[in-house]
Amino acid sequence: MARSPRAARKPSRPYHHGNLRRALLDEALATIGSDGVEGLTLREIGARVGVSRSALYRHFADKRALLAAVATEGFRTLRRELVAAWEAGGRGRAGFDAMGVAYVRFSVASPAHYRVMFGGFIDAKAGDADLDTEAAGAFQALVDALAALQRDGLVRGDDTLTMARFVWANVHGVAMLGIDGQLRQPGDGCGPGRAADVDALLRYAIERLHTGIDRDAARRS
Amino acid sequence: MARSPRAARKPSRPYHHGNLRRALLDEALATIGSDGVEGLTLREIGARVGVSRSALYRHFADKRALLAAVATEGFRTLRRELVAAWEAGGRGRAGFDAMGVAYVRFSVASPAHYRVMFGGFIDAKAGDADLDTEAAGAFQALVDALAALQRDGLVRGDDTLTMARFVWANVHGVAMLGIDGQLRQPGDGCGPGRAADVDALLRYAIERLHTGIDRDAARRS
DNA sequence: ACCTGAACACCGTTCAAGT
DNA sequence: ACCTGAACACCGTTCAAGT
Repeated sequence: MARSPRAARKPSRPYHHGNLRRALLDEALATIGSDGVEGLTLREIGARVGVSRSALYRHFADKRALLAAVATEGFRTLRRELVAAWEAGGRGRAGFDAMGVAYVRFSVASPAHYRVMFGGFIDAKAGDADLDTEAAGAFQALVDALAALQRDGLVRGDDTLTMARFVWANVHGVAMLGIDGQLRQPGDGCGPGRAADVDALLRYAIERLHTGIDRDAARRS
Repeated sequence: MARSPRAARKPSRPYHHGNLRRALLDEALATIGSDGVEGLTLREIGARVGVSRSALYRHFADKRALLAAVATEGFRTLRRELVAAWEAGGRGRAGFDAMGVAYVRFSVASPAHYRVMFGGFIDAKAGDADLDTEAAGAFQALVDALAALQRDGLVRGDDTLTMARFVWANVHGVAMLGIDGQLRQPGDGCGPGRAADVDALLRYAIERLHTGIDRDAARRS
């Protein structure tokens, strides 16, 4: 975790906290995980870290900047897990499918974190450089995998970027429906859809992503 | 923007508003459309309608109940547009594809409204009866269309519910990526993805939804 | 340079009281 | 039954002042 590039410059203790930015970010992540985005208040983050409520503004421009940092971390984690799944799966079709599983697994394991990344809390206009970089990096992992499948003749030779977006829309759609409780069955009771429902849909989605929904007799091309 | 259909009820100020619930809901819809969900405050809704800030609580339990009502209206509109597209398209494959276009069109035309419906602002635990009914109704339009295609032998005979969820995840994913600005090209400047980007992805998605991404040589079944 | 404490302008929600 | 006005407990953010 300690990948701080220039944190070695920090003397032992400025005053209260060694690395307040990191501590605030960790606390925000924990709060979002337990209470959701709606439950996150800057005042409580500060209080939990043991610092004044205005100390945060020395490290983040405002609440949205903190959320953008949270989203950035999410994309970094997501990219790592996608690449890990791709490689562990042998960088072929099995690896590609494993990326889909890893993607949905991430969203189901951290729904609130996932929502910060995609829920429109940070507007695109803000143009956070780190966020854009990490988001693009996570997407690139998918593009790279798809390009490899194309090289091996396993998938169509369509425009890789458009194709990757389609695949992304697929897993993103499954993830959103899953964490939004839209997959609940009549007998499920309350709460979000059971993991079993999401898994079943995901398995089916991966199959159909490859072969489509048409009957073979009805195929056009 | 003055799209008030029957808002002839705005004159002086009688103590009892004609239909305050409807007026508050319309004002909330308009505010969400122009300022987004984040910009919606109960106080301003009341002020705009010309009523005390606590009058709202006679018609909605709290802010979330108001948002649930907004979402309910969204699902009702969505269902109408889906069914209209299906019927205008001839209740066949063309009509099915038209439903996908109508779905994404709705989300792009009213991104904030769409986000209220799917952004996790109203938790599933609340169990709003009207909301559940309308959401199920919109989904049922898709299930019905898919069942018709199955009867005509145009699509696979897989479990209709699972299949419908897969299709829903597809259009939902395209819609979310589109309104979230994730489809921006390097040259697009700021703001959400251009409608052209969303359209291009949607057209591709509908094609691949039918036939899948695998090369024919690589098909399994 | 980093943090505190008090202040400001907001917000959702409640409740006794008016009509 | 429907609505008002004042009040309460919050919140994000700012800023002079401390260290």
